[in-house]
Amino acid sequence: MLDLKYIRENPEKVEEGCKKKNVECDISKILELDKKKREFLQKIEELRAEQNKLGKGSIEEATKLKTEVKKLEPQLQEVEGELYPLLALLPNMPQDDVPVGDESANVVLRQHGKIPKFDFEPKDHLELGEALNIIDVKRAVKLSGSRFAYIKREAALLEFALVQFAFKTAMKEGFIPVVPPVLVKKEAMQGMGYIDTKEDLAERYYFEKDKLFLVGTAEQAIGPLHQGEVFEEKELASRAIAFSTCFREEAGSYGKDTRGILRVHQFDKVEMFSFAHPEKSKEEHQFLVSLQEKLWQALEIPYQVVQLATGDMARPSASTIDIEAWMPGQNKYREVSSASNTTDFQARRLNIRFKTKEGKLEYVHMLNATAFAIGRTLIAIMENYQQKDGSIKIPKVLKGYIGKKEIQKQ
RNA sequence: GGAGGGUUGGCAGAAUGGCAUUGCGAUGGUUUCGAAAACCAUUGGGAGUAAUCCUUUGCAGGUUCGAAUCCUGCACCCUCCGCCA
Repeated sequence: MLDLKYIRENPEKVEEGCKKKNVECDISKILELDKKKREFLQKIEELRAEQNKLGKGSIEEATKLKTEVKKLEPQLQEVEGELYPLLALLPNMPQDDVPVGDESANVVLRQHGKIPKFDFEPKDHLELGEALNIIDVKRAVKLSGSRFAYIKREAALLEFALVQFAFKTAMKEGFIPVVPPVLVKKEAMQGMGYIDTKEDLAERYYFEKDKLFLVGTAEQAIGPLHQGEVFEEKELASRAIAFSTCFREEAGSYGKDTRGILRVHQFDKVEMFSFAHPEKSKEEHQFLVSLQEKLWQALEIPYQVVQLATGDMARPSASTIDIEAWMPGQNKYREVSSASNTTDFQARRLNIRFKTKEGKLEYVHMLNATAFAIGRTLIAIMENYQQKDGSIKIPKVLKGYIGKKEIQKQ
């Protein structure tokens, strides 16, 4: 959520920000409702002040004031009822250095690693995985339907190797290891800004009976961790590394990336999260990206770092940087990680603040960054490390966790 | 799933229809060579340059001139029973 005061004082900037993010908004309507709201509030507060001054003696006078307040209150509520849904739809403002435009305006910041040359036709992960019997989509369909998969044998071992390696790397930097709940209440989802539109809701799994959502990423379970709390300034940045299964409806993606495990309803992910000082959140963002790069460099897989354009970012984000790994099976870079700075957008709704040296309360900045999205990382490993005979070498850094150098046909 | 008890500031804990009492802790100050102790002040949130005003007893409603207190719904916590990896 944006700060109403900021909207009031910078309406053109907010309008411009919405335009950049390709979100429709009616700022003048919001300002009008805000003005009305403050008028009603002021009147009501004046009446209450009078009422508070009256003692036990003038019950008759108090009754009069009370009836007036009772008349105004529903009007205030009505205005607020109109205002807040509009406010919730406003996206976070993109930072100034974010390129403007849709996906095509994304900027490749840098590339790392050499694209591998094969002296044979490289296969894609599904072909490799089925031949080696480590990915089984067909049987998963019988069990659960489309967009599910069994991850088996060495692929399953690789998953836990990746999890451990990511945790180890982040913990060296002081991240707190966490396994969060994956079912969360509506309030938490709302606080993170992920169920404000119909499209948002269509993307979430929801249990009507229990009024609980399945998380689409650990971010949604870690952000609300400190809901309503106040950090000491010296506690920032507070960082966590979390493992969770992620659930996505993938509504509206029919026919897109249907092959294999690139886009599935359920996958596991290791996620980094920071509660940062507002003055240092840009630095923190870069720090998180540097850790992501460290992880991909350790896997020795070529990748590029992409600054997303304004129109390609999620609503809560002020700046998003993706890591795209080279996928020989598709002969292109594909998104494997994402790092976003949501500034105070989520913190305002979740009421997560810190106390400054002067004793003032300010909202923290919240950032999230993928360590490993396991499914897509498996794809990248399989496709980049494939051999002519269909076997797959295991990245050096993971060998110790698995006790093998390669995956061969059973 | 069943039965009962509970939720007041960072913590403890009073107030049972009329300005939310007090203690501990914390922070700042006085004192001190320095510290402890002692003493003074501050210590829920919001708006405002400020005086000041509003708000706050888990959340949302209701009754009332007035609700922490009475009523309704919800959430959460505890105890016991049942079930259970």
